[in-house]
Amino acid sequence: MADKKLETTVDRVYQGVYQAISNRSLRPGMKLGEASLAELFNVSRTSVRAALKQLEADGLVSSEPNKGCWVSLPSDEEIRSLFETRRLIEIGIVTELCRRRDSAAMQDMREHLLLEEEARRNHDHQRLIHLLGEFHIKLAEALNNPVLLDWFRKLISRASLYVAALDDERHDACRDDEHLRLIEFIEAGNQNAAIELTCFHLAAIETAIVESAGKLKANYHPLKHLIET
Amino acid sequence: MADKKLETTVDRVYQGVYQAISNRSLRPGMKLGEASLAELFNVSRTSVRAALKQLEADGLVSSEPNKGCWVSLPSDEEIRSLFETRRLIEIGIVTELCRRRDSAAMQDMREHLLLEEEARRNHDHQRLIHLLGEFHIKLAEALNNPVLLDWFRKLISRASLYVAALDDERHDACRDDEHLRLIEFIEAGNQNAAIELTCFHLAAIETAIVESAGKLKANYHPLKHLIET
DNA sequence: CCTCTTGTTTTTGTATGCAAAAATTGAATG
DNA sequence: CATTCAATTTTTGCATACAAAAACAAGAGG
Repeated sequence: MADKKLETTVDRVYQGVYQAISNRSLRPGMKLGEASLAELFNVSRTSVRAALKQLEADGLVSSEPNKGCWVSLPSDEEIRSLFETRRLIEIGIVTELCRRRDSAAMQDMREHLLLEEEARRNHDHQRLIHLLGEFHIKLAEALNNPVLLDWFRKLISRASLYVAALDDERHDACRDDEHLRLIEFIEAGNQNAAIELTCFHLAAIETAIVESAGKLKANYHPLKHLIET
Repeated sequence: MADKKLETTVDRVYQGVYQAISNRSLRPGMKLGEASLAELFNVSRTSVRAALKQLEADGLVSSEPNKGCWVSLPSDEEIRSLFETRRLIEIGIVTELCRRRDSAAMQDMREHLLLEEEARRNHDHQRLIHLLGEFHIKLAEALNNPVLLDWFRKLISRASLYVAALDDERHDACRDDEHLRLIEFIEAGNQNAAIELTCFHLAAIETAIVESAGKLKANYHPLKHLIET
């Protein structure tokens, strides 16, 4: 996704809804009425529609013709697929990184780990969550592959959406030292260990999500002043 | 992507432009003026915009704010990224298939190979091309993973777009027996051989594309009666 | 001959309006 | 009390209209 310097209206709506979904102001299953959103953002329905279509392409929003849009409410099957895909991709990423032994990139990763530690020390839970997710994206960035990175971000967004649907304090899926250990494995070129750890890591997250996925199922709410603009 | 039974207007435009790009009626670099397309399809610019946005999400179309859209003209870097990504994914797919040893799925693949043979015997070049591409998608289908499949299709579309930009008779990248050999490797669970063959296979395609990529570079045409509706 | 300016034309971005489809309400009936 | 059906309201799909930005073209000045 190239940077569009000019902040266009539909981008504002897109970002706003995107944030609202991340913030869990908008939860899976909620209806996204065009008129309501248009009023919320003080824009026309046209722009809202464009933004929603983009969100749908990202998989964060589902739609049906003549019915409208909702925040995606993933089926168990979708969650499974998504994490299987993540596993497949991340194994590929880690394998390639092991092959390359790009020490500069790994140095970057270590700096990221410092940030994680800092957040953990300061008990900045919000920031820690964000950084833990960011770690996986930075791993993808290290490949220097815009095509893969672009799509991987979307994949992570969807996974985050599902995580965000969980009960409040279930985000502890990333255990303290796993990220560090992964980096060490990669630096050592220990491909098998890196892959195994990756699988374990993702399986833990998936399990947490699937467990609490049943809890929400189709609770549609009217959408009120949930979005801070 | 769930089937939308109801054929909506923007979908018609989307499909039309999509086809036109596959048909090579629309070539990389061509401008996609909203007004022209609207006239071509006898729809409003609104619908055209929506369709274009969707195509942009697929990576087939690029846009810049206040400038408009054109058929994606990939840089060498993008082509490289795309095929590196394809390699990463297809290795993952093949690895997983080797692990599963799903003989039913492999039987399906063999039936597909028969179709390829038939087309080759009949010298139905057009159909052969199509089937050769379809092979890779069927491989992904065998995983039973809608999330991955959905994205993989888009990836293949982009690769096809680049291939389609080539000179007419350069599509011979898929050598005769490689698909068969791959299936045999998978059935035998010979993971290493399958991976190696996959890499070789993709590298051949990529090389062909990169070689002739320089030839087109930024030849903008006016868009005339290129799309049959 | 090239470059810069400026006025015109074209094209995009967004809002509004209208028709068609879906959801909702409420009364009538079993 | 539940159910069905019709009238009403709401919501979506699409086209049109207008404002703003960019592309273009012609002429002035170097």
